[in-house]
Amino acid sequence: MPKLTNHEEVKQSIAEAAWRVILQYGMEGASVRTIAKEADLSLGALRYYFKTQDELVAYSRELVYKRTAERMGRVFKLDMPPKDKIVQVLLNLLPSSEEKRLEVEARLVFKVYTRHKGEKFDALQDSVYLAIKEVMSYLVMLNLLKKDADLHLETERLYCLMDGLALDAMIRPELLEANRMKRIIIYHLNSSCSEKFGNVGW
Amino acid sequence: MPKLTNHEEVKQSIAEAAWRVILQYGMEGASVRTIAKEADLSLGALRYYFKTQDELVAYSRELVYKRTAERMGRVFKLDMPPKDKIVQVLLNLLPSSEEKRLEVEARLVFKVYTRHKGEKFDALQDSVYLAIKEVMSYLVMLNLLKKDADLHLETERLYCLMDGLALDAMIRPELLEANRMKRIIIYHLNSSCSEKFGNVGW
DNA sequence: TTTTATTTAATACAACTGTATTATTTTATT
DNA sequence: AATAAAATAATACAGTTGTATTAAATAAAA
Repeated sequence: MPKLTNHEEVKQSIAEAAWRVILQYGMEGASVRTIAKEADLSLGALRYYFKTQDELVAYSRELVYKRTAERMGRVFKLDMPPKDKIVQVLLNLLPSSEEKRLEVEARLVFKVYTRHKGEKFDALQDSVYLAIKEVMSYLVMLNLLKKDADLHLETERLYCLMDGLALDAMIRPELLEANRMKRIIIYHLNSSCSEKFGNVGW
Repeated sequence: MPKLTNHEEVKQSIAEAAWRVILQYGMEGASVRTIAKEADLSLGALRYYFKTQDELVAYSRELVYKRTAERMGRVFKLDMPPKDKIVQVLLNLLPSSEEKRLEVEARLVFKVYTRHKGEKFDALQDSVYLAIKEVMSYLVMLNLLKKDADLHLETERLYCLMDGLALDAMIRPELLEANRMKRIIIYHLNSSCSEKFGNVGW
């Protein structure tokens, strides 16, 4: 009898509006009214989908991680040469296209937000960390890693490097555009591996 | 005739109080009242030193960069073996001691804040970037870099790695404590250089 | 001690915040 | 067309925000 709207769909579009607001004004500018306006909804309508602001922020945060995990799953499933795939996985963790920018930057802001909320960050539940671990396992499997490489240190190093790349891409997008990020990633892989990655196609 | 207080000193202590508030509650919790309370000052007193909140935040941000630059200057001047000094410079860019934590984390939060303010980040005026460039020049001078190393890519990579290390140390301090950070740094230097850094003393 | 510029405290105000309540509109079913 | 559940809009309220204004307190110099 009622009007019909897919709740999950509306909630996601609200969450995406929240990302945009957060990226433009920071957490301090992410009021429910601003988000409602960005989502083209009235305050009451927004409140119908999210009882409290905390609930909205929590959902918005979860959605980023979920989207990242989905993206990783998709890229891992692609049918391409191993080395190309590895580069693709890593590039997909960065704002290497305008479409990815929102997702990657929101992920970073929420990560910092964790600190201020006093929550502890569980890397083992972080889709980025899991993806990096998969990449490293893949390198081991393919016997690409240098013989004297320390798997654990390489994993931590790559994880941190990816975070740093994402952060710097966010702060100075003009300097760290797609090609530059790709070059750094390939350079890094080459320094860790015994085989050259070269300028893998895509 | 008046009461005497060193203006700059008071302003710095207010700025430091702002850091603490920002790290605990995020930018969204950094109200002038909260900062005044943290600084043990009345609202009027705080306003006497900073006419507006923007002014306070700007000063607080500048102070972080100034402190970092001073710290870098100090470490570079230390009299120690070249390799040890390089490790020390890098470690000083990370929360490798409780005393540095506040400064490093505030620096990171302000860096992200730059994005939300829509300001453009000038790496050439970033004391961290300058320090990294100095480190790299030093490595070249000492002829420590591997022959096939790309100086520019190595610089960007190290810069991003340091940011990523700082970020992760902030989010999961239990995993990235001093020793771990040092091991990663040395591991990275070893992978870029033809001579081993080993476990340099400090 | 008196004076006087500096420093601090107290209070006020309008704008914005999150949340709650209520009324209205919408639309698939009967 | 009538109905009723779902969705939206409008308004209200108390608390917090940044800023401004005013009065009070402080302490070095006269």
